[in-house]
Amino acid sequence: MEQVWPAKVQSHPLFKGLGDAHRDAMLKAGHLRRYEDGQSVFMYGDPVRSFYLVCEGVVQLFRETPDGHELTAAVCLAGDTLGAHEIFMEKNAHHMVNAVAARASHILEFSADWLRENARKTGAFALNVLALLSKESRVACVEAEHKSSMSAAQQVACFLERMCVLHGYDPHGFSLPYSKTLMASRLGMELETFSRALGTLRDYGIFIQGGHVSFRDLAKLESFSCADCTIAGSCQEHEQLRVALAQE
Amino acid sequence: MEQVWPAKVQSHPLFKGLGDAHRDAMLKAGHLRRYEDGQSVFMYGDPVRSFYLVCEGVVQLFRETPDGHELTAAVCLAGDTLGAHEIFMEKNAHHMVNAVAARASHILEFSADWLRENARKTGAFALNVLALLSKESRVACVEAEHKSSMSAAQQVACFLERMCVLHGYDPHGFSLPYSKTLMASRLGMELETFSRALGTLRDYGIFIQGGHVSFRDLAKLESFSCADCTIAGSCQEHEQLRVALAQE
DNA sequence: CGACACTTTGAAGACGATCAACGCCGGTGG
DNA sequence: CCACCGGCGTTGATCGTCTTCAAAGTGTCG
Repeated sequence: MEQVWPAKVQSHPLFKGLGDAHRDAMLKAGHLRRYEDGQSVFMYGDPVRSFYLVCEGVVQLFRETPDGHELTAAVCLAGDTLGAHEIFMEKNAHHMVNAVAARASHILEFSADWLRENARKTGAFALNVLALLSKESRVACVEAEHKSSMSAAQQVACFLERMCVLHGYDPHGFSLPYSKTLMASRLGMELETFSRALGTLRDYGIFIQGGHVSFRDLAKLESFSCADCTIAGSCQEHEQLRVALAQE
Repeated sequence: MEQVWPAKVQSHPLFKGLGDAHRDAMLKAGHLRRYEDGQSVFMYGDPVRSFYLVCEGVVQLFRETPDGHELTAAVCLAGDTLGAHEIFMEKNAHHMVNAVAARASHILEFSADWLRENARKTGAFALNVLALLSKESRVACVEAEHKSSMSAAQQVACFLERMCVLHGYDPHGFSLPYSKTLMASRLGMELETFSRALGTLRDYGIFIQGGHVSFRDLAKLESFSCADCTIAGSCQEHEQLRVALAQE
């Protein structure tokens, strides 16, 4: 049963500082599974059974209001994890969100107990999980703030910039990893608003044609997108973007 | 150095399952400190040194936009913790938020290393911290959703209901633990909007006079506040509120 | 009693949601 | 090969809600 895990998995921050042998032993407990476009990974209300690590593809996390409106809580790409919150919240929890593949995806799956037990037994792993949740939480918090303080166009700009950096895309030009409809939903705005925002951004140094994005004038762009951001002075993502744009 | 800790501390979920002796040994490392109204606990950019457990009082967490607008990220009351996110995010991190006492408060303080080391060494404690962060994260996520899908009045209603349950107030009548100005800011809306929302809520079974709140018609209230909520069917807080209102 | 912080109320404006129509493109079937 | 269709995205017009600016009301504390 020799299995070669994708680089995204081997070097995942979750396994940092554990040593290769320990990491590989842990990874042995995982099953790599393929989901087709539109296939559900789990649904709202399902009992929580597994912890998931996306190796490739796109997974949409969403909930629905009683009147059928769909709100996406997150979109997971390669390297993102699913299910940790629910697993640690309580024993025998149920999923609070639907997870559906938005294209054919490969997901590495572990049992919920695997996550819980390794966190309990291995201190270093517990700290890695805590770091992971803390980072997610920080992003969620800042984004919530953005909804109150920034215009739709500013939010889109900030989101595109972060997306570029966090997934290592080339800031001079890259393709959106999923549809604009999904991005708009992810940002909590209507598709029309999102579309208009993209138009506005042309005046501020982001060019979008079809699914292709390129950053032209980072100075102008930052002075626009970060004007009303509370962490403008200490935003790691923008720091990295500046570096990435200068280097290439 | 015999110290009697408040009940809120002794029975805090963070120490669940540890045994009284272990818990008390851990608590010995803490210092109880008093902060006056308006006194800062830490400021944005400060190095992260401590983990905080609020024993009494009110602590506002907030950030400021470059143009001076203040956005409050959270308001902590007795039983709430501060600093965990920043501590686990990375070694030698800096605070991403200002923390200021909004009234005279008592806060139990531990070193950041105390939290890190106990999480690393004691599996049960690590799981408790993970549960804590997961729950906070879930709330943050749902609230972000609410901002996109619910009206100001609905958000206020939901917030008041949860506040009542989570702090064990009497649903038939209780006093707001902090000012309306702060609540509005906490909810990411303007004071004027908040004030008008309170007026609207009178039509839906919540009466507010000065700082005094009472729930009258829970059925009507829920059909209003939960109409557009994605977790309406499985909302623990509303479940508890129903029980609390029936019992007393 | 007066000063001040906090809150309410009113009127105007900005922004995003909504409804509607159209353009674009890839696929399917005749 | 072309006509039709459906998914996706854009654009336009209108509407409702929240923000903003302004003023007045309420309460507390010296």
